[in-house]
Amino acid sequence: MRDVAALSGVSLKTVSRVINREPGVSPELTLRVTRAIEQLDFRPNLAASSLRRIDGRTASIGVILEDIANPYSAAVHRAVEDVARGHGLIVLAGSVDEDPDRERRLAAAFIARRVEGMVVVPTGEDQSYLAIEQRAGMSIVFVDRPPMHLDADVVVSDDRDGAAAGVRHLISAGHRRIAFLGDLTSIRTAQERFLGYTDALETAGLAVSQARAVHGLRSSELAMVATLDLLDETPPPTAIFASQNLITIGVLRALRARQLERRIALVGFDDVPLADLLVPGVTVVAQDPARIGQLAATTLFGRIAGDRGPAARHVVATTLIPRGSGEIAPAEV
Amino acid sequence: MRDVAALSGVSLKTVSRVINREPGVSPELTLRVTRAIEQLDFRPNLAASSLRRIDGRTASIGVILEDIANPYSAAVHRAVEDVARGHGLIVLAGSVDEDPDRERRLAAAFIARRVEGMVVVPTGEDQSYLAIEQRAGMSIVFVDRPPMHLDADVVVSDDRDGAAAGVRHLISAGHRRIAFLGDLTSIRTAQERFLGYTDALETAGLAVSQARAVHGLRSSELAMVATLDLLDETPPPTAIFASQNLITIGVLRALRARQLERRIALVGFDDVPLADLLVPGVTVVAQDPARIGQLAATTLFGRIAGDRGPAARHVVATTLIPRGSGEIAPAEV
DNA sequence: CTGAAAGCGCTTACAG
DNA sequence: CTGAAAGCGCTTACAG
Repeated sequence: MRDVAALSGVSLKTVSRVINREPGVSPELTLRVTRAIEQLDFRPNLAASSLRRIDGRTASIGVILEDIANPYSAAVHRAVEDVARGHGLIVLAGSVDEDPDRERRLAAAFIARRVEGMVVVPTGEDQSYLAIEQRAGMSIVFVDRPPMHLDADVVVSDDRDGAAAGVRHLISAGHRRIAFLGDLTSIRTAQERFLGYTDALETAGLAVSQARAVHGLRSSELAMVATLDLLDETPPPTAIFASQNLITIGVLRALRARQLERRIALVGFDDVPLADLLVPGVTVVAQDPARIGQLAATTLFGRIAGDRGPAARHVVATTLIPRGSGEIAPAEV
Repeated sequence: MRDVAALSGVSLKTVSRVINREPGVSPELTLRVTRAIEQLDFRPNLAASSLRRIDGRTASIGVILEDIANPYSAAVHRAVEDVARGHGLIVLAGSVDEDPDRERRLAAAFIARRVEGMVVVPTGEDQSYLAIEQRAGMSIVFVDRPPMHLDADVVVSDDRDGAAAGVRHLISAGHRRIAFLGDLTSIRTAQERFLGYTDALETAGLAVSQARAVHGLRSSELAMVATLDLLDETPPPTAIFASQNLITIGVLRALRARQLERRIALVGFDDVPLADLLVPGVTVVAQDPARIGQLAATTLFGRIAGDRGPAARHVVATTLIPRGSGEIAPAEV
């Protein structure tokens, strides 16, 4: 900037005014400065600018996701990006892979860069470490799972009700032996969806589930193996509720391997790509990650803009999409 | 930092030494400083640090993608993130949506933040605007498509050869009327894949394709409509080569709508989720986006570390995966 | 082993 | 409409 000032024969302050489009610079000086900027290939340094600025704005936010490559995270990320772009901010993002340490390290990296806010899918059992930043004025919105030991905005799916609706759908098709396949019980959404499953069973008077629940299925491979085991039991379940994306895919592979995809009913939580093209189509309780991300970002920017209301909990509705697999009647035993 | 120095009764320089783990601070002072940091919830400001540092390191890189939410981009992004994390850097990312303006704006935003390097999927017809930064020492690696009017490292798939292999596969199954469905011809990969298609036809002596090529299909909906049109021609193609992800999905929907998925052969370029679970399975020429991202990031960090060799072009091989749809013999006319 | 002074590239708070 | 001085939070290049 000094070089630009020297070349155009004005003060630093005038260059600064031109760059920031502050009013009240004569057309002539503006032109001289603009030319010097061109000529010198001058690139403003945002770090220096925000360091000195009274509001310290860095025009960036951080997004902490489970895995930026999985479709749910990616859709949330994209929705956040779109809102951020509308506000002129850029997005830093990282994957945590269900490792609380990485959650903290990512948060620290973002904080060291003075992001104006964060969107976080929490992994650890304790987000109180963020209280300091929150008090210091950083806005944080949680997504998918509520924070623990911290009061903050959160945007979640109606996991429990959505899962209950999916299981009720199977019950109303006549099923009694409905297996549950779930992720680690340490994950809040997995807990909620399991509660929805038991809710539906109890309401239907099926208090004691006749089929097993299997937890801790971290991958579609594990889900496939667990499904094959379930199918070997006597009697096997007549229906399966898969409480997550990857698990649904594992179940599909297992059913296909046994050629049971037209005999055993399946409802999955969270939509699966090309689910409508499979035969039968896969019935799911679909989440709306784009809406979730958009709502989280909007809430975040509201906070950044100064909204000081009490922390809100936004619940985004899920939608049951019947496509065939969930409408299969119980096979005769 | 000033407060920490005051509270622990040492100079700024000593605090700086402790934070950066420079050797030669007495254990006693180290302890006092560490305690003061805890007590004051001190958070180092990386922007201030890199502003003053002689090397100006910001410990961040930028990634410019077509759309962070699409599976190809997301896989590249994730692979880059993993390499970056190994080096202790964080990643800024953004989507361009095939809009050259947004490519430039994103690049400018990253440059203003002084990223140490960028991984770019170029959209515009001219990347010479980055020459200035390159000369100023910023490392840039291109992915998926080579840069135009700029000399830089690039990591691409073997689009032309891969597409040719896919089309040869159809020819060897007996097909003569093979339609081509492609994206905008302004996209380099779309051009290359079309060249691969014509290569394969010519080599087989099918110089004049008996079936049409349709370009400019930006979405799976457009691809579906184009496929329905093709199927209405007399005679219709007996096989389809879909040169991209979303196009393949559109073709699948069209074939399903006409119940022709077992009669018309299909090979897609780039893999499709759950392709193995469809009936018939979808034969594809699979790319390896994780490998591409990893190679791009490794190349980038090599440059950042000081590698001054000539710009390299890395070609990542594609793999033909026969799953059923590509092995259908031509239907009797 | 420790610290005082200068300065990175900007904006602020003035003054004219 | 324009500019000189101070300072954001750090590290550098010294000196002791």
